[in-house]
Amino acid sequence: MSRRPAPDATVAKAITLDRASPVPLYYQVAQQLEHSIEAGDLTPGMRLVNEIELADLLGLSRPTMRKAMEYLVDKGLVVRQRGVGTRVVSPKVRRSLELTSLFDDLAEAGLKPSTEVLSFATIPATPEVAGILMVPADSPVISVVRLRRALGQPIARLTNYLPTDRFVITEVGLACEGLYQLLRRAGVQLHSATQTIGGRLATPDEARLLGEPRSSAVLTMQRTAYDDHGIVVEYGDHIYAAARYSFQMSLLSL
Amino acid sequence: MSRRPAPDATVAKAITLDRASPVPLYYQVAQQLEHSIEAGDLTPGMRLVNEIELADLLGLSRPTMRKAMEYLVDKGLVVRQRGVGTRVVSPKVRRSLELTSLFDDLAEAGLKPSTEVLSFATIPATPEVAGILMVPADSPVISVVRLRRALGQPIARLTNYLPTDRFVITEVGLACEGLYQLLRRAGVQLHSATQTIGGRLATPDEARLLGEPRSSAVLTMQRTAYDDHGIVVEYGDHIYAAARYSFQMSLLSL
DNA sequence: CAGTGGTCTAGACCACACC
DNA sequence: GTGTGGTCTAGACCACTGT
Repeated sequence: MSRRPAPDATVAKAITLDRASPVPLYYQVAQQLEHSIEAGDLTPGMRLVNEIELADLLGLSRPTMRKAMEYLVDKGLVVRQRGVGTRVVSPKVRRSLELTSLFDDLAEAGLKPSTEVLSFATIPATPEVAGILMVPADSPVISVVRLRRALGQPIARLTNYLPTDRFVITEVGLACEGLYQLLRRAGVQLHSATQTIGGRLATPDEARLLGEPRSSAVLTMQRTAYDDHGIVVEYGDHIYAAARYSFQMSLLSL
Repeated sequence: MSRRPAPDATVAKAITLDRASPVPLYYQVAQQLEHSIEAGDLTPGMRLVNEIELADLLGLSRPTMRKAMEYLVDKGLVVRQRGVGTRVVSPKVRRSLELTSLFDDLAEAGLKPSTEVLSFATIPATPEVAGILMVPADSPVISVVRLRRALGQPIARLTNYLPTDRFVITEVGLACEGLYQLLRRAGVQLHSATQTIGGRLATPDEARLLGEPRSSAVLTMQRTAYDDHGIVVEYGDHIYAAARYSFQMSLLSL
């Protein structure tokens, strides 16, 4: 007889390990636990088996099991408390966390977005752009303006500036793929980005382009992306029709 | 003679360890490395001593040293590549990453913000608020409306709803402390939040309150915060004068 | 008190990048 | 090859929680 309530989940399904696989053991475990949680096999508030026993059951060492658990904690799927145990967070929280990934990408929403390249040119950098991209003033930079639509309606005008000497970007590539996919394919190791989200009244031109009334609000977003070497890879200056677009994101460990 | 270029940094300063301290060793190391990086003792692109040698120098085991390194990677301060080494990212990137923490908080910008509580009441939950807070309709909830100023000028109207049965919030507390500080002090374990940032034209009332022209744009932000148990702790519905406020944030590992 | 997660050690083998 | 980080093991002790 255990004096303390047994964990609510003996083990999620049965976790299978492939020691021949190149994918790390801790990751195999983490993924399968994650799927069990997403699938609802592990219900909210459930206490998981403690990590030592779990490691034992799976024939793993404790540090490996711990690393799997840490992965779940970092993803916000479980909460751990010393002396208490590991609990699954509520599905409501989990669903909200999934939003994080899309950010300014509505592809997932089933809105079948399309992107039209309005202009694509190599131009001399303005002082402002040169400063941000960290290139000499008037040196050539790629300038791309795209119009993004969802369900046929325009929702955003995306203006991007990229240095010319780091990789090759083609107009046709941009038409069918996202800019970031394209950069990754070109061998760029994206590291981080900073962005500023603001708002203002639309100019007449902008209102016309976005199909909005003359007096309407737009969201603005400026983003600078860096690669692993700290080099600026891309600068974007975008506007969104505020009436039909908003930014969603989630924050962890407040 | 080493055939390969020696790391550029022998060791940052000298790292001191206090094994009697309750603060974990890996954290002591990580913090001191972080400070050395911030201080510029470790310049961008510098290669750090490899983790094994570093562990040896400090009298630590390799896993402990690794954990310190992982902390720096998670913070975006260094980049590691198998077979290559650990490099410090450029200060430009680092500075941009520091912005993350403040988010909607301008206290740091030296704008000496002030907050005025416009109303503070316990009211029956509207259907919408009840749904978000996950409480029965018409059950009592705390409603707070605050006006936030920077340099005397109003920049935001913050409207918050909180359940009444979880903790005690007082009007005086809100006047001098932030809401989240107050919640933490009340023993709430904040876990995560989701937020939506949008924009629209200001209503006449809003324009007047924010000291903006009749036709002006506001940023809107709705945020729902959850605690460790998945319970909704707070729902906020805010507006910001777009002319004088914007949201800054940074993204890691794109 | 027993059970939990948090930290730490001292080894080992492997995959990968560069020379 | 040689050196790097990435993974894994099998132990150990401690701090905290709830009974």
